[in-house]
Amino acid sequence: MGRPPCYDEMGVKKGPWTPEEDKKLVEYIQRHGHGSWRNLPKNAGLNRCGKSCRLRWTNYLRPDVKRGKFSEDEEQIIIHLHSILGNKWSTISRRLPGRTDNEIKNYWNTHLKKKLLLMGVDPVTHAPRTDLDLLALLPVLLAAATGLGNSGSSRNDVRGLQSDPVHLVRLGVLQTLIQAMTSSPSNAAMNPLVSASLGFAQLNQQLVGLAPDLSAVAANPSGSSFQTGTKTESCSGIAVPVAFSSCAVPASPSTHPPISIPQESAPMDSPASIPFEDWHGLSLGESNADDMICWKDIIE
DNA sequence: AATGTAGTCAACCGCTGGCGG
DNA sequence: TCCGCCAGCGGTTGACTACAT
Repeated sequence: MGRPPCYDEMGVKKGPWTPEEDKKLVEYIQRHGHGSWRNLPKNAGLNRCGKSCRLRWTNYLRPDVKRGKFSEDEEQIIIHLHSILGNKWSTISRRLPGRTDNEIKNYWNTHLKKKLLLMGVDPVTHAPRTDLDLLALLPVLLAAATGLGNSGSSRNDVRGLQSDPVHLVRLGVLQTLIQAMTSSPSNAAMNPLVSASLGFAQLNQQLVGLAPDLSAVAANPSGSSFQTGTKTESCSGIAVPVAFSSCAVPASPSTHPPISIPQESAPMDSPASIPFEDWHGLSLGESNADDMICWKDIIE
């Protein structure tokens, strides 16, 4: 809005800060406070723009900045708040004394995102990863495949299904998933779903050559074979056994500090509009009027 | 030892919203 | 109401480091 950007200012230095510059900035702020960031560089004898000074101070030089590794508790708080607030890093950082928004943002992008992915949780929506839904179908598909094999389906049927590229791709994805899981024990430790699926290693062999049979079932998920002894529910438009349904997989097995925020708190356009309700025992769907009144205060 | 690749994080850039004239 | 200034925010970049080949 009319204001010239930093880089238009003549001769303003950019890039990493030197110890001398840090010293000047710290000494000036300790003596005078930062006041107007725009005027600070001139007053402090720094050849930087005010924005750069503010960033350096708030993210690095401020005495109350906590440095070093994030604790397990801090991780859980970040993940939980992100599931509610989305990428509101500054809001999240207010819940973590000594941590800056920049630090949290970096930590999220470099560590927590991957961690959630390994746990089978989409880091954007905090919902279970939909690519694992296919895995959830595995027992049912195999049961149905066995049934088809036993019923003696004709070789012509098999050949016809094998020619369907969609079905073949599905089978490929399925096999890749199983191979990845069974070859990496650390994944099992991360995710109960994956852990439970380890027994599928032996089934992998069965998959080879089963593409047509499996796909036949996938194309007709409403078949009776979905009644596998457990209650079924709809997920992504396909009925799957609850025991394997990604709709029921908790994002984290750990406990969490008592931050209670109703589901309504998530903005409609927020990437985190599907917070994990079962997480940490939150009863987000049953928020009362009091919760609705104060949730924003609680966060902010 | 040299080179390539991936991970990390400080710093930058552009945008937004609050505020005052 | 409009306009300009300013601080703050979130996304992105790029330098640096660690690890792999």
